Amino acid sequence: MTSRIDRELSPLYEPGSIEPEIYERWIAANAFDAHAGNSARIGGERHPFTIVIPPPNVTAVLHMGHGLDETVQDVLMRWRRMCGDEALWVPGTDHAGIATQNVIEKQLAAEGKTRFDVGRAAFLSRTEEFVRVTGGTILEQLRAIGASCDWSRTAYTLSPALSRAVREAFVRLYEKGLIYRGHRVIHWCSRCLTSLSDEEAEHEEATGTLYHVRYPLLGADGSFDTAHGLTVATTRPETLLGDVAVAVHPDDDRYRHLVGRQVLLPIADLPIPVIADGYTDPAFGTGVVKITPAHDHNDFEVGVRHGLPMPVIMTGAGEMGEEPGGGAAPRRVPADLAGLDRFEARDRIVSALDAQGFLVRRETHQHSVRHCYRCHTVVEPRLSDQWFVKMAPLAAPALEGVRRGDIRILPERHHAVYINWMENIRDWNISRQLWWGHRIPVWYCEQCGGEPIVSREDVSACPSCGGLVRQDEDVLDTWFSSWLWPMSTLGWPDTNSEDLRAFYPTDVLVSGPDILFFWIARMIMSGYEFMGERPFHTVYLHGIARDPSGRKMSKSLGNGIDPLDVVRLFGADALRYTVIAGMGMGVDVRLDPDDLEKSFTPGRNFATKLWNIGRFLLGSVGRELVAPLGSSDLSRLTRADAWILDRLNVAIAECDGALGAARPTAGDGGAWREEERFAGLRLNEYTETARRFVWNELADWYVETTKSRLAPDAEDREVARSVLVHVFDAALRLLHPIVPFITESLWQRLPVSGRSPDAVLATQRWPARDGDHAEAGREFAVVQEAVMAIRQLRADHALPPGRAVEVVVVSPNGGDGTNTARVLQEEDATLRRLARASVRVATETPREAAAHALLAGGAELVMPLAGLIDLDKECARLRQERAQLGAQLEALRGRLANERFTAKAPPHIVEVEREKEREWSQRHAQLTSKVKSLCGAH
RNA sequence: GGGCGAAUAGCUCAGCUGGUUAGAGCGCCUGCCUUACACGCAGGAUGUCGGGGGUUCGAAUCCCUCUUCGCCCACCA
Repeated sequence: MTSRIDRELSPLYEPGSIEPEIYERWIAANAFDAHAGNSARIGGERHPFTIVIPPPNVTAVLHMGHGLDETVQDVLMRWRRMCGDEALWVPGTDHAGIATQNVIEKQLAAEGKTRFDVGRAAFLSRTEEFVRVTGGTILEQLRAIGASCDWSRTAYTLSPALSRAVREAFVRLYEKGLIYRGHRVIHWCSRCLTSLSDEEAEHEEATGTLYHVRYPLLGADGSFDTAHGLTVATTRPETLLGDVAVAVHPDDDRYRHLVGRQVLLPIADLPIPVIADGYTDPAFGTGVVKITPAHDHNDFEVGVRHGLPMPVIMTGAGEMGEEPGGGAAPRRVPADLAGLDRFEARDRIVSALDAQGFLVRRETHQHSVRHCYRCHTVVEPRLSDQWFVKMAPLAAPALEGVRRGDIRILPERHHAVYINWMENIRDWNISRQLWWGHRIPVWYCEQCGGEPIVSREDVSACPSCGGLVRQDEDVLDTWFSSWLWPMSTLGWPDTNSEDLRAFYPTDVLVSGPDILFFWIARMIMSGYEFMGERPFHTVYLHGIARDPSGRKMSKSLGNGIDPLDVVRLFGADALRYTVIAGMGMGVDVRLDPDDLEKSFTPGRNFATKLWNIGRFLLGSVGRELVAPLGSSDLSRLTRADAWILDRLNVAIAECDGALGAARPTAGDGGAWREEERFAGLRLNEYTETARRFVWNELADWYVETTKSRLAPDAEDREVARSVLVHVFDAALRLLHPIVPFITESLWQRLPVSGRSPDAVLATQRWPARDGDHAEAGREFAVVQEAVMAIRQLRADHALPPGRAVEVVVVSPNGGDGTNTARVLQEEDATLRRLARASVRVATETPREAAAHALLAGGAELVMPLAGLIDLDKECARLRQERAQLGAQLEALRGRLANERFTAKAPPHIVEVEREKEREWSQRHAQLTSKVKSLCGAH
């Protein structure tokens, strides 16, 4: 029998040979398909449980960040699916405007071309083709780690359906006055040639130079004197070409008399006014600020307040130059600087200032500089026309929803971060000067030049004059489509959509904390705005993948891990187990890309162990179907049987506790109660409990004690088979969300009756506690204690492992521990098996016991017996133990006698201490009598 | 500049509302190829719970403070 199993199941788990086949089996069984009709929200009988995947970029390939993210989601999905929910995991990808456009532009660059060379239409069809052919690779890769997505609902942010949602959202917000065209300074990436939102312009600490530049005071006659004037401090001297004023604080006595006078702008050779504005900080630098309204956010505000001109002195590509058609303003950019890159121009201008005596000094300066989040180019503040979403009205309900507990954010610390951001929210620049994305649904009439036409449908002629129209050239921020994701993937704006009614609001949003503001906060706003309801009730923010030195794993650093390498080497389950076991709430996961073996040892070892437990069990249980446990006579259960059933109950309860509530107990629309708000989803705890049960309890103890009962001729074989199969079946269910492949593979082979041939573990029921075996289970704990004590003695005395010994348990007065004695005698077989020891309970005095053992046992037993029960040593030990316990007991009694303690400690604690006192004094009495009987003769 | 978090065994981390002797994995030491598993089994060692103060009958856990790291936000010319 064993040999047959050996042929089928190799001793070393070989994931590569079973995983793809098992995934196919799940697909064939439609295990991941969700049916709207089953949702209780539209008359079905199951709770819906929905997760929408954070859509990876359509051009992305799987990296460890996805590995973490999708594993967490899959664990939750599989858990809820087994709990009987109508579980829907919506997969999909994001068209990722800038990122994807960059990929194609790089291709073009390799051919020596730019997007402008090929033109918009050709560029778009090329990008579409690229996405069609290589896009969605990542979704294929997700199958390799076991993701149980409903692939029939795969979504894409640039699909016709989702594009419709985007237009609907845009038009509605426009009609409500929440989308507007703004002329102001925005973040500009001179490499991507587009504006960016505040979130897309990332801060980064940098050491720069603060240049002090003298602007000479102009006399009434146009003369100027470099020795007199104002000194401004700037980190971006190239922008001085765009200066239209210098500002001082209105209360600054040093400069008050100069307000209203003019200074000479060096290089450009222009007179500019000295103005007073409260924005200036007299304590910083020289207390004088140059005002460049078109290239600085603050200066823009100052410019607006003072009605100043706002010349743009840089091209979109970051080269010095004035905007074509920039008006009648004087030329500001000298010919020798025109066309120079801004950083080159900076050097040239600094040299020129120095040469002409305008540069007073330079000092190093620590400040933070914004960079493009896609290409890392230094962002240039730049005046331009953009579309904005007015955020305050959208933020209000999103703020309130989280405050009220409609939505909880885990771990708790992110809750405050969210609130803080929302309270200080700023308007969102949503237009991008890109080609790849949702074209802004706004048309302008070439003829009558009336109001912009904002429309859900394409517009071909001006509705008022019938003239030619031209669509806005820009596209929308990628996040303007993904912020609709939980609704749009379910059918919105069609509010009659069955999916929308069945599955919205969704349940848990799983993500890294890096996109809390980019995406999550905005989904919450759009959910309340467009659906009038939260998009999900839980935000679970996990840690990120880091290398051993704590650096975030990234492609550019080259310290990433390809999850598919891990799958190839150790299997998807090893990957998943390792990641989930290390997934403390919000804690980063550290892995070593240079030592995958070491990094994934926990998962690999566990998978192999589980495999071997299964291999042994299937081999020894045999093929014959096992009757369900309930039908066999419960009274025939051994102590070990009862114990493992009890441990199973405990494990189930602990796993349930660690995972927590799937949804607010208040039900649909209800808020989280305070006490449940930050509880649950402790995946590492769930994993550890399941591991402990199957490894340390089932394998280490139960399987070991049960081996003899599984012999073909053992009379107790049927009961043992039943219990073993029952318990292992439950263990596989408990572990399935974490290690789905190996559990499915083993479960398929379990010889249980009444199973349909196409059944899969993925859709079986999550185990529930059953019966109460605690009492009988406690008796087995006595056996365990004895086994462990004997093993320790054996190790202490260096007895050869094969040597059987007899242990005399002295119970002289026949009173103490009679139950223990009975249990040990009845469990003789267990003790022989696990400790290679037979136990004789002696009721005579220790000396008599020793003598009898010597007489009866012969030479073989003398040595071990004398070694095992060393009367002198034992006596000393007992005396010491009694003394220690006596001292502890004394302290405890002192505490209990203390009035402050009994008055102030909570009653249940006092009760615990009283119980402890009773127990300890009992033990003390026992020890005293043991010491007396054992050492009395000495 | 504002906010938040972390510091527990050699390493990575658990330790949830204060309550018996602070745990796990990996690593280490000893002995075992015991007919499922050496990716294993049995036994073992290792902690001033970052420093200092405080609250309490009792503190890894609560408060204050210092030190060291990390993260987020920011209109630091």
